[in-house]
Parts: sequence; structure tokens; C-alpha cells
Amino acid sequence: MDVSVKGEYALRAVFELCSRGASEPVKIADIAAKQGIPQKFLELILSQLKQGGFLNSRRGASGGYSLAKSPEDITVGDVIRHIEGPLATTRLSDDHPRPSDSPFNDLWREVDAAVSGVIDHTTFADLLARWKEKRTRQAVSWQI
Amino acid sequence: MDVSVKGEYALRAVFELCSRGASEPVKIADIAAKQGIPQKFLELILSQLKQGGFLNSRRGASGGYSLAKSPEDITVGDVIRHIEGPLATTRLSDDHPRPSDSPFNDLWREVDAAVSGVIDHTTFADLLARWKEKRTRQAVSWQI
DNA sequence: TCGAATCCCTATCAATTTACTAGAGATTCA
DNA sequence: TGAATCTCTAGTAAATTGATAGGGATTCGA
Repeated sequence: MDVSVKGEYALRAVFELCSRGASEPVKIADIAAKQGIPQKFLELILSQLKQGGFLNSRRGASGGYSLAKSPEDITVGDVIRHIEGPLATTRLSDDHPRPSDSPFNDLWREVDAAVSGVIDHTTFADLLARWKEKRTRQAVSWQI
Repeated sequence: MDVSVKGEYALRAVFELCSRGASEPVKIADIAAKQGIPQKFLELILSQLKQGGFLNSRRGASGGYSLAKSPEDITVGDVIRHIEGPLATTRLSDDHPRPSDSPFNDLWREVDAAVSGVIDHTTFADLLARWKEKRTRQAVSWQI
């Protein structure tokens, strides 16, 4: 699996929204600034995430984006696959076919399963929990 | 992990050499024909595999390529990494840095470990054994 | 109801990567 | 010697990536 910059921007944007609890819509400009993402590029990504049913949006003054699902119902795999398309380690195209009985087919299936095992079982609620726990551990070690 | 066409050609070429036992050097043209790989492209790949210490070569009439190691000493990971470079799911470049304490770093490490767990523990001897076993199972089911 | 703030949509683009191809040179062996 | 093979350096068309440009459509507040 290769996660493109765009893919990671999408994940960071969703994470940012998760980390703010539900509440008010957040402006693109705010997310862009907080996460260090080019704003115009982020616009495209957020719009795509909305198409995927991950986000809601509202226009106009005091508009912005908000989560359409709760963090425990969004997995990393969901977001990546929606942004990057299917995640096979080898894509078989019309131009580069591979015999259906190649010695590598089983191997690629194993790899794909291993990757899915991680990203499809990690929700943004998990990420947020780990993140918070990490931050508090750091805070404690500072005090010592 | 994304395996490029070039990467898979490299794997197929090594597999082809493994499947022929040791013996005589095999010509590029033969490997290309047997595996359906553009010959000139394969030349570059085989040369690169030689640089990596996987293959030996001999020029001239009756020349060709042969294995430099035995199949149980070559893993799929070795070959892919040598052809494709390091296999991180997200490469951090000068242009697209990520804070060293991003919430995703641990996740990417998990994914990389999961992938490595598969490809670094699969040798070409394994692939060959599985392949042979699969073929004989098919042969048996034909007879029934 | 006006207008400012925001999301929305389409188009374009430079740089890089990918998957090759071309052609000549260097070795080996018979 | 000369034919067969590997070796090396370029070049290249197509696709992808990571953006940018410039408006248009909504919404809300005053």
C-alpha cells in the first residue's frame, strides 16, 4: 500500500474534525491552517469526502464542514479507499494482465489481507484515544 | 505497498530461474518469452538484479543469467526492495514533511510491519513449493 | 434585501514517475 | 574471426500527482 499525499491530507482533515468533538462546522481555511494543507487542494479533498458520506457541509458565513458519522464508525480504510480507490498491491489492468494462476497471486492476497487487517480495524475513535493517551503520557513524563 | 510492473517482472524472472533448478545460464530472450516480458525492459531489470547480488551472468554465445543464491536464501521482500526502493506506506520527503508525532505514525508502522511480515518470510523456495503442490493438486483433481 | 463569507465546480498545469524502446559497445565461445 | 549474448547510456510517450485559477452558488447577518 502507498498512501499519497492527498490520502494523508484526507486522513488528517477527518482527524482534525474528530478531535474537535461534534459542535459547529469548521471552515476549510481553519483545517488547512491547523494541518498545514494547501487550502485549494483541501477544498477538493473535503468535497470528495462529502461525496463519500463522511462529512456534511454548510455554505455561507459561519459555514464549514462537520462529521457525518461518529468517529467510531469511520475506519482509516474507509477513508483511504474512498480517496485513493481500491488498494490492491498489484492492479491487473487490460494492458498488464497476469495469468490467473500466477505463483504470486496468493502472496498478494496475503499482503492485502495483512494491510486490511490493520486499516479496516482502526477507527478514528481509536486514533483519537491513542493520541490523547500518548499526549497525557508525555505530560506526565514532563512533570517527573 | 504497491508493486510496480517492473517489480513484478523482477519477481517473475527470479522465479523462472528458480524453477529451472541451477544448471546452465538462461538467456534473457528465453526468460522474456516464457514470462511474457518485453525483452529490452527485462535486460535492465536483470542487470539491476545482478547489481543486487541476486544473479550471475555470462556473456557471449551460450551465455545468460543464473541464480547467485539458492531459492531459500532469497525472499520476496529482498527482491522488491532492491527494485522498488524502500517500501514505506508514506514516504516523508523534504517537500511533504509530517510532524514526528503525528497520530498516524504508529499506524503506518503497523502497516509496514504487517507487509514485511509477509514478504520477508516468503522465500522463492516457499513459492516454488507452494506452486508445485498446487499444480499436483490440480493434476489429481483432473484424474478424478 | 444586500453583501460578505463561505463552500462548490471546472479547467489547467508543471513535475515526476512509469513502462518502455533504440542503438551501439563489450565479452565470450566455437 | 564472427556470431551470439550481455551491458550501458539515452531518450520518450503516457499517466499520475500535487497542486493552482477563477469564478459560481448558498447562506446568514445586518
